[in-house]
Amino acid sequence: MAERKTLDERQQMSEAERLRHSCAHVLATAILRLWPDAQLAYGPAVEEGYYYDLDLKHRITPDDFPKIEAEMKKITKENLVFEKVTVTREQALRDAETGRLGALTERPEPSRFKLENVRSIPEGEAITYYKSGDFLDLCAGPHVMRTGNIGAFKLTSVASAYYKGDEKNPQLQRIYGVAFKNKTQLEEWEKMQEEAKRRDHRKLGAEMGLFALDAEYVGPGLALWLPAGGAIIEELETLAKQTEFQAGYVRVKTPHIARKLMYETSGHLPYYADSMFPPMVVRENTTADRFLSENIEVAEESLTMLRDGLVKAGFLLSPDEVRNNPGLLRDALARISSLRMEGDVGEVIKQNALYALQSELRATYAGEPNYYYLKAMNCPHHHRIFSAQPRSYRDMPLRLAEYGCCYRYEQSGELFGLMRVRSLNMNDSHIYCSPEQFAQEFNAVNEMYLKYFKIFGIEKYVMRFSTHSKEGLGKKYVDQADLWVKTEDMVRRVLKESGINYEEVPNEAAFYGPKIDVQVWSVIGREFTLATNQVDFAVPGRFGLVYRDKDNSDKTPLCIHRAPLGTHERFVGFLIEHYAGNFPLWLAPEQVRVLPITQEQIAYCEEIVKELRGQYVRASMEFSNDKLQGRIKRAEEAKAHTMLIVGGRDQAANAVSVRVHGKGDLGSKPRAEVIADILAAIRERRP
RNA sequence: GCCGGGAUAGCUCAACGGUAGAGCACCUGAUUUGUAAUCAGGUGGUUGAGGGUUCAAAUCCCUUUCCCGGCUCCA
Repeated sequence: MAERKTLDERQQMSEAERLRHSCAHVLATAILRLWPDAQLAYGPAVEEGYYYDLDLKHRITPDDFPKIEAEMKKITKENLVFEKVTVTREQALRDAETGRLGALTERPEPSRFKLENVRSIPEGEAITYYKSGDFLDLCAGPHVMRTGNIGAFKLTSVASAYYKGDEKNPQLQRIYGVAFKNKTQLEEWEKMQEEAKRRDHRKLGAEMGLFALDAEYVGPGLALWLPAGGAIIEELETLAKQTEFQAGYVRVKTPHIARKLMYETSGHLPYYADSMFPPMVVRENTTADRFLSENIEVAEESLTMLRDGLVKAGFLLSPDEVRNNPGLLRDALARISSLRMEGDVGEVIKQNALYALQSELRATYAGEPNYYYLKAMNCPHHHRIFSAQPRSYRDMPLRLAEYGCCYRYEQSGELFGLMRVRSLNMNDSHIYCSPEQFAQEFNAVNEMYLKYFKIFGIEKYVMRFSTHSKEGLGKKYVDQADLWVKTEDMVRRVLKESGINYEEVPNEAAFYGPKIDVQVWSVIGREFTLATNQVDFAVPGRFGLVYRDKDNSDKTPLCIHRAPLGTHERFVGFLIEHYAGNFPLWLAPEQVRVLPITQEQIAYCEEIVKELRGQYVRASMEFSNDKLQGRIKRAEEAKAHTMLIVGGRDQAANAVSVRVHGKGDLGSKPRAEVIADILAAIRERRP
């Protein structure tokens, strides 16, 4: 549940929000006319429209929408006035008790959510109703004047939502809708929805052959990059590698798994075990394991001897004797293997004895198995790289960079195309520095973000500065109160001094320190955390990382975790929607498609392709039985960035006709000039 | 993980208790083309999986996997 809004804040609702919120009341009225016993909870305006949460025995499905919408239509036609009524607390409680609140009439059952809402209103705050026709709702408003002001609306979906957003509360039915001043705006919205569907990265990703999600064989949330998508991530990696190289980073490479000790040390296991894949249990091939697997039948048989006490010697062998001469025990067991137990009792004894023997052998020889975890983050591996060599203050700042593949066990219901996956290729780096170097390093990271945003034309973004909360210390956050405050001050200062636009969000930090998340919006309105930049004052200490300072003392470095391009998965997902699949030349999976008009030009076209590919341009020639128009249509549909069309006239003039995806025919130009321009556009990463 | 809705050819969809079909894609052939669809033919399916009801199941029922819309979560 969001923070309770003050009355003043509520009054600041925009015109559109007032309209949406009013439509929520109209929706509620319609529901009550159809199902008078509905228990209403909340009906706020949200970014796109509005919803109303309610509890109702009847399960509302989209099939009910026409019926509800028809009723809503009647209500807007009735043009009811939204009338504000101020009441006393006692009156409000009474109306909730009699079921009148959030209803059309008094009802046998109290309006239980409204009752709770009344009770949660702070003493002294005015309590108001809004009344439209018979519908009376506890509501701070504001509203439009009349229901008739709502010119157009539509119910969009029905879902469930936890009461007050708490997983432990029961789920209510939530009906979503949109509302507009007039029909034209509704139509515009519908058009936008169509456009959004068209741009959906899942749809474009399949159409363009960028990636595949093979849940059956690979697993849900584990993306396969197809060659076209692979081309994009190669470009992104090149961009990152070049940028990081120039910024003084060094590249490392680490395995995808690590032993349990790693994550016990990092603190991830206690804090984030749930979002890691369960461990692989690896039992090394010890003497006891080998023995058991080779002699399991003999061992079983031999247990009969326990009862008869015949071959105690087999168990009295010392571990060393067995280890040095496994044949001894085997022989002993073999000798008594002819003995057999009869009946149920014998079977039970045998089973117990087998278990005892196995445990004994395991405890003696095998010890604890090894647990390996798929890494959910790269930092621990990088910390171990830090400690793999002695470090001096002269080495600092040390910027270790890697495109590391991490695995996170996201909840099944959370997976979403490429945006939320279980294997992530992170544009990761850890910067180890001294407190004195921190401001400059942190600033440089932020600058790098801005540089990237410019390349991709990302204009709308917010840096969210997430800080800790005192209550979370020792639970959600490492229990080092003074370091939290100190580090957060440090970050805040850098942000203020650099003049970067940011907003502070309490109680959202990483467990080891404050972080900055970069929120962006794709053109179709989807919001993402694209990149992240975190300060870690805790984990380097847990790993005992130190560098030798000028004064010959060992100091623990600060660590900045940063991932300006986030993960390949989310970033490419974002880019697909951002560009609607129409990537700039440098990113386009298919950069150049050369189309000879007749067979006569094939040799000439092959030469052009060869020249382009020699310069690492993703170019190919396409000649088929189709007419030119058809081939152009297919090239456009495939979103090939640049088409070079070559007919007899072009070849005679050593020229090519250029057509750019979405821009149409640009005319015939000298071949050398065209190729030079293509190379320049790629090199400069022109938008 | 929770609530709800889905899953038919590579893609978009049809058949809604009675012989699984169309367009595009793909393959073959003809056509050699000047800027968003040349023509003809052909291949393609255990209807997500498993069970049940029925003379008969893509269709009805149950289980399960996955996907979608939300919620919760998100280092």
